[in-house]
Amino acid sequence: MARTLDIRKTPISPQPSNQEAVRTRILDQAAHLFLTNGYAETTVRRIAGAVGIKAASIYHHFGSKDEVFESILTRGIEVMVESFDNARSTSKGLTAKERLRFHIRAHLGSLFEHGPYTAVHVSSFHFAPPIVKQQIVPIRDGYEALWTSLLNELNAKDQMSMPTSVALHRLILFGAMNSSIEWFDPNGDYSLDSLANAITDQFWEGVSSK
Amino acid sequence: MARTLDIRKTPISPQPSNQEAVRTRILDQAAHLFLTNGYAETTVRRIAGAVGIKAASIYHHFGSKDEVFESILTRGIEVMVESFDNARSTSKGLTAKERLRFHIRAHLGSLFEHGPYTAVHVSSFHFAPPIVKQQIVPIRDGYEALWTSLLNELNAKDQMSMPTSVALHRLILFGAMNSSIEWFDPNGDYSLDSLANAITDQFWEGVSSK
DNA sequence: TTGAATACCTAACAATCGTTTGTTACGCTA
DNA sequence: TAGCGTAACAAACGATTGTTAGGTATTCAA
Repeated sequence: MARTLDIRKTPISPQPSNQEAVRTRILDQAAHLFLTNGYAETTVRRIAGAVGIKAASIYHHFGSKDEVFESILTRGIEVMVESFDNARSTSKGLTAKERLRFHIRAHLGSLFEHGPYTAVHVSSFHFAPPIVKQQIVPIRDGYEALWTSLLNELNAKDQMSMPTSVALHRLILFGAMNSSIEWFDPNGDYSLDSLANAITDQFWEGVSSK
Repeated sequence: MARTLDIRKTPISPQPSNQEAVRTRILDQAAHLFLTNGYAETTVRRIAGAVGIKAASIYHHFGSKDEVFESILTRGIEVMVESFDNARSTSKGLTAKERLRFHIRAHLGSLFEHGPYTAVHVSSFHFAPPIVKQQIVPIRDGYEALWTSLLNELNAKDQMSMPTSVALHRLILFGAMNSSIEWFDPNGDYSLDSLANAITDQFWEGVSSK
């Protein structure tokens, strides 16, 4: 029996269109501009110019400039979560310090090796429009919870001794990692691996000679 | 004969005016707005409104919005340098770790206890107009040199063992300290002292239990 | 009492912003 | 072939931006 009279509409047009492709190009170019110039200084016209279309055409794919920005911030978190999950799988069974090193390396990787989305998130979230921030915070909390859980796990095994609280040390660690976007050059003197090692060693054993 | 035809102008009016006071009020209010809204979103009209004057009157005291911003960034560095110098005097003769703790506490103090100038510098320098950045960088380098010198001194006494380079560990430490402006609340659960202690202990001995 | 300097004002400037409107091609489907 | 959705466009919208020009009180020295 033919199902042509099914309640549902036709099973979606084949749609080999480039809709998703254009959307991605807009996000890529916008992210690059947001990263180098900040939110307010990046205009819709400049984003469109980088893509090769006119400003009005942006509004065919996104509802507003804020929606473009919010998509980028959200994608930035997704990249971090994917990196984190990958590190968790890869470091299974290793020592506590090695597991930490893997996760630190993964976080740095999401800042420098998987597009500008995470870097935009880290550099531009603070001054994002309140409406956008409000939307992002719950998602961001999810990523921070992953780290809190990891640090608690390492702490519970008595391999760490955090004098005050895990939450405080997570914030300090995040500051150490994220601030690298202000100075680190992936093509410079240090490799990402060596930076991850430096942060890990410093976080784990400190800098004192004893 | 009257001297009205003298080449030079009159020797400057006595000027018991409140010029300096108004300038300071403008800088204070502008710094507060820059800190909460960022550079681009802080308009000259809003600064003037916070001071209680009109936008055009700002230009009687400053040449441009950039000049206001640059003054604030520069003052932010001055506050840090003064704090640093004070810590150096106060911690003379103490152990290496204690000296470090004093300087970390001083840096945090300049972020939270001596007006918004340093906090504006830390949060808004990255996306400052290139012309402003260019002017500020040399001054900022001076403050960083103080820290490099301090860490080298502590390192030379063999009380620290920095696996890679002092420069790298200074950047990591700066990241840990400066990122506190994104979450630390001086009136919250932690005191500035306890935060300084946490960063110092973590930087010195790490979090491992061994 | 004059005259200049100070510190503010109103009003306007050109430029640019995010966004909306109305329209044109184009390709798919009926 | 007729009709429709897609993706782009030019042009304009009102609002806001940093900044300037010109005027007006107030103050204070000569």
